[in-house]
Amino acid sequence: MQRVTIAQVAERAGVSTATVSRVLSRRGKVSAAVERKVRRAADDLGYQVNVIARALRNSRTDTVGMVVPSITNPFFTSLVESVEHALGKEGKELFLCDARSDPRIEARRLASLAARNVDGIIVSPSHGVDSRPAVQQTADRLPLVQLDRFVDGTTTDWVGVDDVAAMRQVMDHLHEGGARSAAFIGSLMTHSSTEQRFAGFRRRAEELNIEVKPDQVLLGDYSVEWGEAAVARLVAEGGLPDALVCADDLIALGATRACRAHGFAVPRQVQVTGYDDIEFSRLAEPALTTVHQPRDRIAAEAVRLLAAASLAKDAERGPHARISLVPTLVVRDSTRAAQTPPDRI
Amino acid sequence: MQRVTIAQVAERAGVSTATVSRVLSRRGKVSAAVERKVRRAADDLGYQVNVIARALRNSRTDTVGMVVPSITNPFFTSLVESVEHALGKEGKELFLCDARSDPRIEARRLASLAARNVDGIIVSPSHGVDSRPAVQQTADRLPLVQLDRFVDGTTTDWVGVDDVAAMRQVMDHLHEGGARSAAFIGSLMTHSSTEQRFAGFRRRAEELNIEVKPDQVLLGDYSVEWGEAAVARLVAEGGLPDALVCADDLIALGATRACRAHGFAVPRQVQVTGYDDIEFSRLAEPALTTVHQPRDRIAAEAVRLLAAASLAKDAERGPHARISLVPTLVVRDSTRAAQTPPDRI
DNA sequence: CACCTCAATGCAATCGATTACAGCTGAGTT
DNA sequence: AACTCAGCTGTAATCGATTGCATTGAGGTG
Repeated sequence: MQRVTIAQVAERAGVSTATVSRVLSRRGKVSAAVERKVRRAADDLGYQVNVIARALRNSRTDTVGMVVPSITNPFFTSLVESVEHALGKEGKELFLCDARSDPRIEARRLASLAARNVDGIIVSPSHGVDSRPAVQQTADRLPLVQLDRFVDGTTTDWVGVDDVAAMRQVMDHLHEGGARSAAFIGSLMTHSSTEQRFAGFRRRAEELNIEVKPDQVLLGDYSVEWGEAAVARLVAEGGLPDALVCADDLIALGATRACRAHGFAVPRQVQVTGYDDIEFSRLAEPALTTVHQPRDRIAAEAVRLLAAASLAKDAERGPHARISLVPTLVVRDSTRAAQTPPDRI
Repeated sequence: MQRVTIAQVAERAGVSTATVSRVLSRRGKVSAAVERKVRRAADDLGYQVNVIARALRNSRTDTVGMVVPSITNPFFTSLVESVEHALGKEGKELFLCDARSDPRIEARRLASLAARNVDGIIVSPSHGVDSRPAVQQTADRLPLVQLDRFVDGTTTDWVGVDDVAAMRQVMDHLHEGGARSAAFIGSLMTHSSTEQRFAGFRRRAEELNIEVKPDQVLLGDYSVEWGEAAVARLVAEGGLPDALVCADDLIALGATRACRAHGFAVPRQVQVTGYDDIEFSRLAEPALTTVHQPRDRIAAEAVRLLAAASLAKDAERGPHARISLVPTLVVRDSTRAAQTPPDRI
């Protein structure tokens, strides 16, 4: 269906295809008169470059691939939006793939993107270990940046937030609100995000003397359902601690809901925190206290790294960057505001 | 970076590129011995087809483009997921674009997809009128299916739900719950979805003798913020009717929240309904009564239509299909269950 | 006027896979 | 033994845009 080719434009303008190409891609010198003729002809015919042909010749597609674990997770969705926006400024397009949280599908997507000659890939890996072969292989062939999560033992650029610092803020806040015991509800430790967040949680809990019972660290997946199930389990096994620290907002929303369903008032009896600051965390009842990720900034950095990597080419694959941004705590109604300062020793 | 070419495989296997191509694409006869040699060589070298080169030659990319008005709207997100799944079964990939609700961006996306030789396009147009030129032009060049929304005056395939029938169910349900007056909160009438839903709303309201004050039809956009703003306006201008019928779930969630903020109990004092059945409608407090769209089915039909259109080619661009599926009402807590049957004349 | 310079333009190769057509081989036929 | 034919395999053209190199011609110089 792609009808008009450069040859037809050339014929109509009475010049060679080379000249047309030079005019249209603004490379090389062309006299003003000829340029006008060519543009005229191109407009008349409604010419549009064939991106495929150009890509074959240039081995550049001005397209970046992105693979996320789940396109239905609002956090990734808004990350995608930010990335697309950042790319738009550079005149690049985004090719988005959903890995459905399955490293095998993810591997297929990555291979497919590579085969399509995308200029670079942004991936938030589905699994901290099983995603390794595909991610590493892909990174060996073209510029790749990991976003948010990362795969253990890979050497690629990475952009994300400082989970440990974030959890420190969360724990301090809960502590000020009077929490003296807490549970952690996350996905599996094979997700770097849960792993890091848990590490930060545990460390600060110890420092603040907040009790964390071994069986109150519950690991499932990033979903509302798991948040609900986890709370049900806690309730069944002896009740809730002062605070539920969740590894993402979906879990926290489910947890909050389950708390109320089981008759626990949030935040009066249990405080709940999330992570990501998705739009719905604001709308929940009570509105969720959570950690806001600077998505636009993350996206911008990722795009910048990709661009840099594309330029450097194979030449000097310099050391890879690990950019970690500092997230901010967003306090809402699911936690208690600092009351009379809790007694400290 | 795409290193291994068919020529290298050919050399290694001691055959011509033609033979390699025949083996790898399973076309044409090749002796078993040669086939083995070729496969061996291909594996050894880690050969992978260059999709770009193939696309240039075949003018088929096994890729379908999809354009949605907003990737952060959970309804579209899950629609995308369904489409990707349906395409996966046919060995096709999805190229997703976000139009940011702007017909101009949408036009660029469509052009870009066409230039990339996608095999077909699935689009949920951003605007019922302004999207026309781009959509129609694109549809003239390649198979195109409109999803959910459609552009006035275009002749392309379309798949969606029967909004009028859905609103009929909604209104009947509200009426049984005792509603005798209602407001409608939608996006602009330039979105076919709002237009259709409003038409269904108005018609059934008349039939059931439900009062709809002229200034209680509020039009904004599909967002939580608008839902909140609309309710604020209603409250300021004289109070709420018995029911708030919203054109989508985002609006309804915002509306619900605003009702409570203004001290109106849902559903006791005001009933609220949404449309789409996004995941969060279940989680809201109270859980939202809404219209469930059969997303998988919609996606499957769209993919089927595209495939059919690709086959038919220019030859017999037969009449276009308009497939409308019947959605189902999902009753939750934001509306009252039918009580003592309301008095009927 | 012969010759040189340099900008503008054209020619043709190139990217990698596919495929129409031609050529080859060997088994089967007469 | 000559011939036919089917089945493989190779040669080369093709998809459309880009670009190194060659060519052209205008303008300048001695």
